[in-house]
Amino acid sequence: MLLEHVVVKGFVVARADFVAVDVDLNAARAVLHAGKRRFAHDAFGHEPAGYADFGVALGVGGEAVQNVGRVVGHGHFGRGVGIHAQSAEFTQCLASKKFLFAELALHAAKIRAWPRAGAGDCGRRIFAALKDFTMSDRRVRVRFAPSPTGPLHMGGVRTALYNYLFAKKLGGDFLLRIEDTDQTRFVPGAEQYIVDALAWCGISPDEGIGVNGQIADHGPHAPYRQSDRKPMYRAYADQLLAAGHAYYAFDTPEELEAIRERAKSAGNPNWQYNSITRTSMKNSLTLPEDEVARRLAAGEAYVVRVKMPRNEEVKFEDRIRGWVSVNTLNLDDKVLLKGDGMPTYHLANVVDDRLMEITHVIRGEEWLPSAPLHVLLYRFFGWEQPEFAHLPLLLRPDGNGKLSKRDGDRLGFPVFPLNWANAETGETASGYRERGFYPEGFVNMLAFLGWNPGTNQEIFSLDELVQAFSIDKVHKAGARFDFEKAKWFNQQHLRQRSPEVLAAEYQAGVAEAFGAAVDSAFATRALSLFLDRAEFMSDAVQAAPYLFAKPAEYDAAMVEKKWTADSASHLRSLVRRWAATNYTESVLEDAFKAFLAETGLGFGAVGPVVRLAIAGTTQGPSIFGVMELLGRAECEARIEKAISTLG
RNA sequence: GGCCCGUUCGUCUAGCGGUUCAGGACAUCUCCCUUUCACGGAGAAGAUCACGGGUUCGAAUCCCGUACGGGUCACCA
Repeated sequence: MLLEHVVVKGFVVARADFVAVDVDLNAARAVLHAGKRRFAHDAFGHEPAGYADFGVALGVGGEAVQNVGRVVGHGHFGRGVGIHAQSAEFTQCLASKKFLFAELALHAAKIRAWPRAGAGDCGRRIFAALKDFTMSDRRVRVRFAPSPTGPLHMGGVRTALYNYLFAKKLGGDFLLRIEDTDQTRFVPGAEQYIVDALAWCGISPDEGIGVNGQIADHGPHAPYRQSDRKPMYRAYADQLLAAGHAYYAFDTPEELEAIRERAKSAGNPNWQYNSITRTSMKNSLTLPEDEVARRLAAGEAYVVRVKMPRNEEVKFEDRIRGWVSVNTLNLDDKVLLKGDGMPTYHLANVVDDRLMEITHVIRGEEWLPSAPLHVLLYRFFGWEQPEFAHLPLLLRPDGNGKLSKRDGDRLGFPVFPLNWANAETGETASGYRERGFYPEGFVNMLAFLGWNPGTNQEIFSLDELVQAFSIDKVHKAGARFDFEKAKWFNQQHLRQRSPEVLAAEYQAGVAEAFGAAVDSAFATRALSLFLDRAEFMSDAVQAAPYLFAKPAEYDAAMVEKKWTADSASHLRSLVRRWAATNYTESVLEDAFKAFLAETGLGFGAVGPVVRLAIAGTTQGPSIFGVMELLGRAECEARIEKAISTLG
């Protein structure tokens, strides 16, 4: 996959013993100036080996290659990649084992391919591609790990969707894990809601909770609910404790709050339990050993905190954002194990991802600030870290900020996939499903909030999304949601449905809305009239209550405008004329036109009157089509009623 | 406030150093079709690529700074 990808992109295949890529811009410039612009790459070696026609020089010697021995393989491999890098990214990548592995894999294929190595970004893409390759012998496993604190909102669904698409695209597994380590925030029904919402969307977990839409553990790593995994975490906290990467802290929540309060009034709005302040707190770092032992033995409450290194740069490569770097000076000694023996998200998430063999952590951007802590935890445990991808946020259409659960229906559109009845307030937050959205439309719309296939195609089924999806095409910036476009997506999916399915949906809709039973032939005919003006099936149903009952009233404004003293006689003439014909759309219309021709009346003088009589309104599809649907007897009765009502 | 992330038409976005004084979609407007309303078709308008420097023969694209926006700073996730 990698090789194909690389070649397709117009990358150059080399067969030199060494591939030397030099990001020295002066060298690149020389090539460019020599007029080799067609594939002008600023990749360069010191002994051009016949590829200069393509503006790429590959060498078997020189400084760049010496770098190979020094930086990459220490000469062990005989072949390697030399990158004379100006950017820290390159060196960083080179230093990683993953990269070496990738290079060896490429050797095995006897092909080495390089894109133009521009400074920075391009290099990042090479390595992203290489990583896919190195990971290829390992099954991709991703997870969606919501906390059951209420209904899942659309941002959460999108995160689940991207995880799912990523996994399915690469033939991997998608797991659903419930992160309920905060027992105080437990909301009844939330877990069921999450499972139902994903099931409705067609995002089916391969493992974990919610497989086949069932709330049950399913898979080799059960249980998948963190509260059920509680006993497992202790040992990992102990491991960190033993290694000196964590410590016991006995400060009570009240004491901590008091300190924060004091700090705030002293002008420090953000007191942190960190490498500096921990020295004056009550913990196993400051207290004498015997006292710590005594407190523990006495069953005194404590938490386990991570011992954050003092001044260290933590770097990791985010699949969407590139290299992210944070100094531990800015990180605090986060609680790992809480007073109730439950792990915090940070510990649980890292341990579970490891245990469940998660290869890629794809989650919302709100987790970016704590990602360095997670990276550090992997390091402390001595585990290989998964790849990270932090998704851009979904922004509210009004004002600023991320779309949140609290936004409810305030914004004029649903923020939840399904209706949610709040047990406490008794209020119901509306969902896309109940609003009339198809899961296909909803999912399609969600997929395009922050991602784009790079083509002009916008309408995708879930399976097509899987095929087209690439995490590298996920946009970096937050996406403001637009309900108008969401409706358009649904409309497109509405039109893609088969006539049979639509007819069945129409029948169901009519039964629900009007208590009327219609056969599928009627439904098909009605749909041919009303589907064009619908974004949702409910539009098609609601557009024509008059198909199921005589108009209760007539549009007053239009009556005023169109109904004249002659209207009744015109209608009677038409009824007589139609009495002799078949009651089908085209015949009715032809007869109507003949009537106009004979009387010299304009369409505008009689047409609206017919509409009024039949439908009570002057808007809608061909009135003759509606009449055909209604049938002769019904239409004649309606016309009579209109005449007697309106005169 | 500290730290981190981001910034292309009103909105979602394409764009990965040169065929782009920036392409598509939604929304808006106009015309055609339809003597209704839609659908459909054609077209218009809409972005000095946040701003300022720099690198380069050449920058929306690379680098730096500024501004603005967002996220995050709990024994929440």
